[in-house]
Amino acid sequence: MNNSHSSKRGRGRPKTFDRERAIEDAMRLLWQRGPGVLSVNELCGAVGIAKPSLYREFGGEDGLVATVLECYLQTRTLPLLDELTQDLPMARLVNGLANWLVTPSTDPAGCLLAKTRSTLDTLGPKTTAQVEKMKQTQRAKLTAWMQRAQNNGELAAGLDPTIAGRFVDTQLTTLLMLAAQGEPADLLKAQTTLAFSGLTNR
Amino acid sequence: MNNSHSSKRGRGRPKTFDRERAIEDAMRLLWQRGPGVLSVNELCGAVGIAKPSLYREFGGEDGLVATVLECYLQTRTLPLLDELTQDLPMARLVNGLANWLVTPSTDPAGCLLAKTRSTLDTLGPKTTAQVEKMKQTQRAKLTAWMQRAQNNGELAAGLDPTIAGRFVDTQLTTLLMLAAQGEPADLLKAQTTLAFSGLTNR
DNA sequence: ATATATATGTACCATTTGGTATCTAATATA
DNA sequence: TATATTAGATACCAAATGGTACATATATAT
Repeated sequence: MNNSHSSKRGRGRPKTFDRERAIEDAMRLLWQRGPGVLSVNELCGAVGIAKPSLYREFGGEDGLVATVLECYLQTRTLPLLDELTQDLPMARLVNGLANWLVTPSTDPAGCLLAKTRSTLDTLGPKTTAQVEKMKQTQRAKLTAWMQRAQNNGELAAGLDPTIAGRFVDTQLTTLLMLAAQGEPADLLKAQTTLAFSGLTNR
Repeated sequence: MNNSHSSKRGRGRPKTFDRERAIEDAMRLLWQRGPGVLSVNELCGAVGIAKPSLYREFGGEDGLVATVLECYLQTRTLPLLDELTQDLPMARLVNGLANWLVTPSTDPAGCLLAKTRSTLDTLGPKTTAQVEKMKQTQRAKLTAWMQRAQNNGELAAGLDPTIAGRFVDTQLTTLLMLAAQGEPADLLKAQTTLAFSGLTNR
């Protein structure tokens, strides 16, 4: 509850465990390898924490993955969605997305949420709930975006914004997976353009 | 090499192991659960074969999965691709695909190839090679289809058939995954239409 | 009948898995 | 100084993993 910096120190041995640091490190590892593939043992070894620390802090693998996903949502998904769903001409945004997809980053490639979903059945209830929450959040944002696009007359005629939002959701995930597979930049850009070309009037 | 039906019986104890049957059963299981998630132990128990039989017949998990994938390619992927890539108006074919996607089947939902790819790193070299081969086969067929579509003037102007083929490949995979997740039929149809709408002239 | 050859399946192997009991180190309070 | 309290980490657990040795079953050949 209290770290070295917050409130006056309690009674026992002071904590050296850096929670934020552990979450960040675990996120990068899980992002690369995927939860359900990377074992708790391996993860603890790589992050440099003792297994009991993990269980004390996060309650187990399930709790850790759920915590990591929340961190991922806040620091990666939401910023990306906010960037993408501004009220600018859609062509501009799609182009921005395409460029973002091919821009090198210090982050691992691909989508942690997608990787988690692919092995969800081997993970715990907290993770499942967190995934569900993230799915809803993402869809809500994208649907709202499409709703505004419709109001601006940008959406193709007769297209339900809910359907369009769901479509963008899956396309986004697919594009992130393609990027993770190391597809060349020009192909990635072409796929992005093509994926969104059905949404707008031409 | 010789089963009960072929050539005169050899010397030792006659074989009761039904290879075709085992492959079919294993395919259904792997198709549902995904290779890399379903363990060898569990698989053998469910198929009703002894573990040493699996190792004798297929050389191990890797060999079995590769064999199963080949069976999947021949009996599911290729027929579907041949159905889809006929030289009919694309709108008709896309419509046919949408209907096929929502038609109940005795087969498990989703794409075995896609499930395999999602955990490829935990599988062996034979499986990896087989996946690569299937990927190439699929892309070649779809690219050729797009090539013919271009010749027929069906492809949107200025669209490279190779790019289009790759796009259809990923869209197909995505749609199969959506179907596997149990998305409702109308949403699935809408996604299909939307996914292919960027390819054709309107 | 006996020997040879092949197929099967039990029972085992070392290793790894997620998860803990418990012992020790380090602090605050009394 | 003594005690309570908390954190850390070694060393362990049962269960499951992929993989095999080997005894046994069932056939043909002599």
